[in-house]
Amino acid sequence: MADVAERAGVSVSTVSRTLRGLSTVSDEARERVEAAARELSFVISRQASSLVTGKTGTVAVLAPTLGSWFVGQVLRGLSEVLRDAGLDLMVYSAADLAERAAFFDRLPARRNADALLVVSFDLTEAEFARLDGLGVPVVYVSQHAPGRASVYVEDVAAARAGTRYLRGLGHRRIAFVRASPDTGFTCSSRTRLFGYREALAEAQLPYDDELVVATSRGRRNTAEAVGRLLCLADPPTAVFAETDEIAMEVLWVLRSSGIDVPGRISVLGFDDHDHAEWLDLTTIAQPAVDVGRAAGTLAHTLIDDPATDPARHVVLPTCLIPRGTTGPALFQEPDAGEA
Amino acid sequence: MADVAERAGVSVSTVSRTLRGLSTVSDEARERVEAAARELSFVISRQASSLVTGKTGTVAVLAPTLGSWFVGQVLRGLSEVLRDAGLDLMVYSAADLAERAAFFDRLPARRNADALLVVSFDLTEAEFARLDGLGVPVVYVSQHAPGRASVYVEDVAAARAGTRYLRGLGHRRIAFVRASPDTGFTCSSRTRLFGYREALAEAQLPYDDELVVATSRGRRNTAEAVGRLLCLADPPTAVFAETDEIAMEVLWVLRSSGIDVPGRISVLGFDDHDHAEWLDLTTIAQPAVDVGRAAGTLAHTLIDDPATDPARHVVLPTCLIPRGTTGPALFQEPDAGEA
DNA sequence: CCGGTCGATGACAGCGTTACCACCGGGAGA
DNA sequence: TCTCCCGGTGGTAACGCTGTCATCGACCGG
Repeated sequence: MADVAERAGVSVSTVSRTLRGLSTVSDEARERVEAAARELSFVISRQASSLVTGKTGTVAVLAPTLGSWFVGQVLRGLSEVLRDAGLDLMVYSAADLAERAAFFDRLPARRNADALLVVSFDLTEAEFARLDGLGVPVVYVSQHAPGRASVYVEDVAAARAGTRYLRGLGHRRIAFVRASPDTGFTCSSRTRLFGYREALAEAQLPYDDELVVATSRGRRNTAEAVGRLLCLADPPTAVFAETDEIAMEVLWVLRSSGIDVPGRISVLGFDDHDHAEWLDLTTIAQPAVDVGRAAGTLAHTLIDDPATDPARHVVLPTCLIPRGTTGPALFQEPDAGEA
Repeated sequence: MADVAERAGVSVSTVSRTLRGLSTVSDEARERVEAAARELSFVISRQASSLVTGKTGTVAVLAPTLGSWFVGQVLRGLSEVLRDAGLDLMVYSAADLAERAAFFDRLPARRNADALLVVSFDLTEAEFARLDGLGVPVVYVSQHAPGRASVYVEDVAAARAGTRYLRGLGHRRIAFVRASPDTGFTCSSRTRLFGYREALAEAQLPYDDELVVATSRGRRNTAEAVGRLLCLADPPTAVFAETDEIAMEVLWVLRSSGIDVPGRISVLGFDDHDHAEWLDLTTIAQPAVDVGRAAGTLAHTLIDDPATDPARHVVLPTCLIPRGTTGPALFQEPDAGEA
């Protein structure tokens, strides 16, 4: 910076002021500084700035994995608004319990970010407490964290609506396929499962443990899960999957084993993944990119304006998109074959 | 840090040494320092460390978008190895030319990362020159950058092999659908298109401009692109898509307009996206997560060991996976209808 | 013509850490 | 016994920037 100052014939103070866009710099000095900075391709060191300002200019995000569609979309929205706000985006992932424990133990974001976004984690009270003591705003994304800043869709209501929709098509045996809990990606499992149960109760249908199965990424796991459903004494006529990615895998397993969808089994997803339309998958759409945008905006607000309500909530809408993988339930006498 | 030192009854030097894991600290002092640090939940400030060490402990990655499958997989592999190396991951994206220009103009990663990974950009000489002067190692991911560190698959050879495979099925009119150049995601477009042309030449088939169309994300664009192909006087009997995501969209457009795949048109993708198997899409698999891992490892090596060959290349294998969307070309008299 | 105000600028301390050097005691070798 | 060396430790000057304060003309109204 001293080099730039010398080249521009001003003091380092003026260089600093210019580069930060403060107004009290004459046009002439500003131009000379900018020219000098360009010639020397000088960029301010965030490290040094943050040392004195206490701001890092960085937002950290913790996600269960970086490969999933949902996280990708959230990151897209996030990076968009953060770039506009001049903030950098740092990502952490915790794909299993060990990594998750390591993150919360070390809390690497501690002094290295101005805010932390936690995406889709079903946190324990201890973990919440740990983050409460972090010293920077934490925004909970895709989950409702009572008393804390969060951005989410009404998972419970949406799942209730989805289940009602299936019920309305005449289905009485509705299975729920959730992501395996060991992924840490269990927040939406819990809420959506809850909505599913609510809708069952509402329709006076019994909740049957056997109809709720878990799967993790990979054909084998999903085939196993679907297999468990198919060999029940009273198998489901509809499957509600926690995410479209799971739904698509279920769809594939069903069809590749010759089961007609929606003729024999209806499949309902959640997300409105880009590919859902191609597969004609009925699903509950959620605006994933907007979730990212809203989370970024909220984080930015919390950083810049400490007077902001630290428990601000942003709720985004969902909507069911009926497509071709759901249809009326077969009329079927209990204990009688189909047809 | 002074607080920790006082509490542990040692000097800040000893605290610093302990927390960095240097060996010249007695066990007794080490324990006292660690206890004090824990009680005060003290974490070293990266900002301050980096100010003096010159290392930021951060690796930056620039990608065209964060939402695509390929980038997601690369980030997954990347974050895995970087976490093990104790490095943080900062992401930048440049979805259009304006953002791209802004990135190269400002070069925000300049002093704020120990290395930069550039994923799938087809850079101009000026942009290469700009990055060469960055002062930190740059790793080019998913592209072959001569004389510079890169991690990639043999796109040209793979595309040649894919085209040959289609040729071997009897196809003579083979279209190529590429990503729209305005996305900046054009590196693989160029190389794969090149391989496609090579294979055509090899088979003594003419290269026909009309058979090469571009699309960007979204049904409408792909429908347009496919439409252009279908209304040619001599339409293609096979389509080679630059990526599986494009291939799946093409597949969907074709099938939803009643065109039999592979009966009338074969479709070949590139990537082996998770969903390719479900759609029974023939594709050229590339190990995207491994690409990320290799890039992370290479970056780590370049940072830690300046003696490393700065032009080190890592080449990963691809392999064609024949599935159900490709089949023999229809025997078809020129200018005669099908049947 | 003068005091007051204001825009523009420079000097300088200090942010939290590490690298470097100095120091000190004790054991090994001469 | 006297060196020498070495593990262990403390003091302190940077690192590159920003916030604060002081300074200095220029301009304004009285």
